[in-house]
Amino acid sequence: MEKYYISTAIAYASGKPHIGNTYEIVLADAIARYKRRKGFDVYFQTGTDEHGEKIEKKAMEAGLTPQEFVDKEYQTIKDIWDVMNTSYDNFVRTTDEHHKKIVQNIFQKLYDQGDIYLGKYEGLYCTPCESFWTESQLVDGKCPDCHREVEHREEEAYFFKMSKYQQQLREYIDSHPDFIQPPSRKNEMIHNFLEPGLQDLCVSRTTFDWGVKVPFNDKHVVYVWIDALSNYITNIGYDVDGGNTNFQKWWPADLHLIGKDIVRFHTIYWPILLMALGLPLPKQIFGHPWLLMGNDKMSKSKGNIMYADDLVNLFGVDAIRYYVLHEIPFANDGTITYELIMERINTDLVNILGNLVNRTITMAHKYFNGAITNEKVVNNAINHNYIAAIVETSKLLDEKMTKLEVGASLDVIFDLLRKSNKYIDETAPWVLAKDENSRDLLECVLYNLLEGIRVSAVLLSSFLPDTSKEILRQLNTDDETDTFNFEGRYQLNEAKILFQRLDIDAKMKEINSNAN
RNA sequence: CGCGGGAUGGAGCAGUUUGGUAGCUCGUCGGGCUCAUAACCCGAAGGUCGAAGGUUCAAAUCCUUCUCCCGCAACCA
Repeated sequence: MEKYYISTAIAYASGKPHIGNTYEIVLADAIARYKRRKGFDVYFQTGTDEHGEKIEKKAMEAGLTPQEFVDKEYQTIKDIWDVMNTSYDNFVRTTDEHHKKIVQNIFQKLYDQGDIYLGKYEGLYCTPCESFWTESQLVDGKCPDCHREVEHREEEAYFFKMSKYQQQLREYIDSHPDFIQPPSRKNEMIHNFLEPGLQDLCVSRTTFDWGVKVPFNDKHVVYVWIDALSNYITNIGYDVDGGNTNFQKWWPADLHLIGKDIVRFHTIYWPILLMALGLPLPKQIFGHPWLLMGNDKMSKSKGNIMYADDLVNLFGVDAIRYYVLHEIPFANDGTITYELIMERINTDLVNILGNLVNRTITMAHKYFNGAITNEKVVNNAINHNYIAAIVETSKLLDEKMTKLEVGASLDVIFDLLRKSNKYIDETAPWVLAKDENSRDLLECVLYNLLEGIRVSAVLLSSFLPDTSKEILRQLNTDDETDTFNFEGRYQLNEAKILFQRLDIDAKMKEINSNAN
């Protein structure tokens, strides 16, 4: 069986992730479930990044040790991932002893082979803000945060020799056009970093303590790059001796799914680190766009944050999964508001999907007591075209999913649902039911419809797992093939409403009163 | 002149590679149907395809200039 290793970035354990942060795990989950359905042996990894100065500080403010703090934050993040019904195989933490040990081994190896050296980190430092700034970040030559004077400061630090591998990386990117997605991100990396030439990367810090100690110099803590990025290999059995058979099986990863803000770290630093370790590079890195609240980036200071668990309480998990998976285009940022969520629920999930399932099952009960076979096949153009549309859908879906166009994949399924509604109108089963001579055609139409719905439900299982299961339960079938089954028969369960229509004005009032 | 992406009916997008009746979803209006969650189906209105100029028999699509928006600009998870 062909393997498929997909990862999300590990979430920084410094606070509760909002819906924009949560989008990534849902996207990864949809891809992972899809690959499983297609018969791949899937390994889906996510986790938390739990080291660093910010966490050390926040823990202190909360009166906790850093470990106590991240134990809490880890749980918060994991809970959100679970609320979203995501099917990760492994949730990793950078505070895990095994991970820390391998990070030290990696650091040691890179040092021993001369890729890491001790140097000085020089920069412009703002003492009150405790931050280094680059020349270009300054505003009128002053700290962009507090507008006070900055001073030149230097600090001992270990550096990684990026320049040594940049040619090799450039050649890899040029010869693997799909390595970085979407292509606009690739251009940014080449023009902004690779063409001007890479600077060496600072890979240790002495200004804080909460992290993996440099094995041969405990004044230093391994900085985020080597610590966090290496989670992709430390948790599947890598070690500097080459790693175990599990590692040999899964590496290289097939897809690293990340936010567009950390593309640089994953497409430049991470590949170079892997080259230095003599390891193959991941096959693909996709920097997904963001979810904007209206037109603004979500942030605490703007007070426009939506959390996944609140949204799930309001609308249900599959409605939220549907919204984020459908509304985010491939390369541009998406938008989320309560009104838009409810519009989407009413038009797509209630009207097109829910109503179709409901009306079809209801008719099957009314006219045949829920027992439908395909023994009375009637050949005509309408039936032929509808069956052809059902057969074609999974192929169209595959084309979109191969290109990681998840939103468009959902459109493919909903096109079939729309065609199904249209098919009902064209065949008018309620008219056929009035004429005893049309009984064969009526049963054939209903059978075709049930197959259209069943195939849709099977295809939806990657995106809306609960809804998919509920539809198959109502159909009372365990047939999970994704094409038209000419041999099937149905003994249906009772129809049950899948998605309740929302009164947008009333719901908005409810949301606003809860907020106050 | 830092690099790149984008601007298409009220909203969100496709179409631009390989010039040739401008398409989809939502919304609006009208009609049909009654199995269904006032759902479903059909039809209509609405766009000088950011601006100006150029190439061409023909440009949303190719070229030039300009305007506006967004991302990236190195140690920010």
